Amino acid sequence: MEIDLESLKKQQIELSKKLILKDRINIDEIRYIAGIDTTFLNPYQNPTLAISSIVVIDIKSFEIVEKVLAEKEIDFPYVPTFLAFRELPVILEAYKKLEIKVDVFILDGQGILHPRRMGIASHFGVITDTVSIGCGKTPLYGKYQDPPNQDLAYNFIYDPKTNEKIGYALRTKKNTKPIFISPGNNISIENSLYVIIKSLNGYKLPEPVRLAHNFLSDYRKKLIGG
DNA sequence: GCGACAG
DNA sequence: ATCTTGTCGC
Repeated sequence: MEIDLESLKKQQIELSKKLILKDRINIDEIRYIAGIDTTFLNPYQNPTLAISSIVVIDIKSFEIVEKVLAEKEIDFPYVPTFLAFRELPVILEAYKKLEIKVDVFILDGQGILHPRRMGIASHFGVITDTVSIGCGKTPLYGKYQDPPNQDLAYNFIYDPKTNEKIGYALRTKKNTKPIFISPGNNISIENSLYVIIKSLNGYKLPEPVRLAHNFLSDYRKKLIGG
């Protein structure tokens, strides 16, 4: 499939004008937090089957309150800074199936830590008009220094063009690599970090994202087996 | 021009 | 992103 990247860039720039980096909800009223993850049957092949899961937990107990899954044939390759155009179609299918009212969505990927402020978490948050946060496992954009090797150490990440603060490198556990946190939409930079820290449950990744990933792994095995 | 580049 | 065993270190 051929792609007009310049046209997609313009779309991202237009969407970025709708970004809101202020808190839509009171941080203490957050109860249901969702993790979103996507897998591909054959990531090296286009088109291929994509599967997305959303797992919602009650932050007071870390218990699962809802989990949904969706499948969709995807014909868009992985291109850095254009991830949303590959994964969002399946994610939105899963999103439609949700019945519970989610307070915050955490996406596996960046929010505004992106050259046009439109990582997949921001793209999702603008399209659905929800509160969203980006949580990447490796960096994509921005300048930062590695946080010290201790639990919950973090440093700001800066936009190299403007020197604005646009996110955090957060070491969630000692002796693990940092993760990369930024607002998706409708939340401030500071509270993005706060929510992620509140979502940790002893593992490197926030619990909703970790559960969404595990859910996909289990489903994938069943799919292959029979 | 070169390197870097979420999943 | 997927697949997989072993190995090292807190």
